Amino acid sequence: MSLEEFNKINDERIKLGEPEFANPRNAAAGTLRQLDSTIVAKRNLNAFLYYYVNALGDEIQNQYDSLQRLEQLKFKTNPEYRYCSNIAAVWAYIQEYEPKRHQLGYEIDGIVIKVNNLSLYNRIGYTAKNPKWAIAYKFPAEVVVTKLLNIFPSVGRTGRITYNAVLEPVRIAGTIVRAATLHNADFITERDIRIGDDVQVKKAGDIIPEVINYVVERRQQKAKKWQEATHCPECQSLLERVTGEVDQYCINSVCPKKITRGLEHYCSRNAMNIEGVSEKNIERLYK
DNA sequence: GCATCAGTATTACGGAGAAT
DNA sequence: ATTCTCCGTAATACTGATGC
Repeated sequence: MSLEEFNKINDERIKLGEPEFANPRNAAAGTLRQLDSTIVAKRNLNAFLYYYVNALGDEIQNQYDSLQRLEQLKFKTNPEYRYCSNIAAVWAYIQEYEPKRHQLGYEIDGIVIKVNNLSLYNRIGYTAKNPKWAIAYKFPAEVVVTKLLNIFPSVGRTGRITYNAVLEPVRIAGTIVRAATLHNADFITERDIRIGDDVQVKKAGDIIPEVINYVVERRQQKAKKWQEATHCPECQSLLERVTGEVDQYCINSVCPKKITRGLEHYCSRNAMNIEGVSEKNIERLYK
C-alpha cells in the first residue's frame, strides 16, 4: 500500500468518523483479510514481482534476466534493482540507497540480496524456512526511550517462566507499544535492568517489541535491584531451575495456567475451537 | 572432541477484521 | 462495544547433525 493510498484512505476515514489505520503494513494485511472483495478493490493494493518461477524452463540463466523478462511480459517490477558483481558493490548500493528510502512513496525495511546465477539455486539449497541463495539486509530499527513501569512473570504451557515488561505507551514504527518481552531472569540481571528505569525499546524486524537496555544516565538513585520470581505467578508453587540452564519452570502438574495454556496449544495445533475438544482429550492433557 | 549450523518448540507483540 | 482469532515475524533455548 503506497503512502499516497494510505493517506487517501485515512482522510476518507476521518471524514466518515472511522478510526484511522495505524500504518500501511497492517492496513494492507487487514485488506487481504477482508471478505468483501469490493472493499479490497477500492484499496488499490499494489505489488512488484521479483521471482519468475519458470525462468530456467524459459531458458533464462539468471535473476537479472528474469526480472527483465517479467518486464517484457508487462508485469510490474521494482525499478531499483541492480546487478552487483561482488559484496563490496552490494554494500555500496546499500549505502547509496538508504538515504533514498524515504522518497520511495512506500515503506521498506531493507533490501534483498540474491545470487544471480539461477543454476546455483538447487546446489545452494534451502533451510526449513528460507532459501540460502537470498538474504535480506535490514535497515537499523527505530530506537525509542520510554519508562519501564513494571516487570512481571508469566507461565506457559510447559511451565516455563517468561518475564514481560510493562512500558509507558510509546509510538514505535507506526504502532503503540505497551509491553515487550524480557525473555528470562538472566536477560534482566545481566543487563541490571530495574523497574522505573528509562529503557531503550525497538521493534525487531519492525514487528516484535524488545527491550534493548536501560539508559545509564537516567538511572534514579532509588531504583532497586530487580529480583527474580521464586514462585509461580499462577499457583504460587516453588519454581525450579536446573543448574546450568537458563529457564525457570513451574513444575506443578495441576497449575491452572499450564493446563489452560496446554489446551490453547492443543486447540490451535488442531485448528479447533475450545468447545470442540473432547472430554477424553482434556483428561489426557490434564495428566 | 569441539565448534558451528540447522531445526524445532516456545513465547511474544500489535493491528486488523470477524464474531459475539 | 468488547472479545476473539488470525497474521506476520523475532528471540531464545535446546537438541541433534555436520564439519573441521
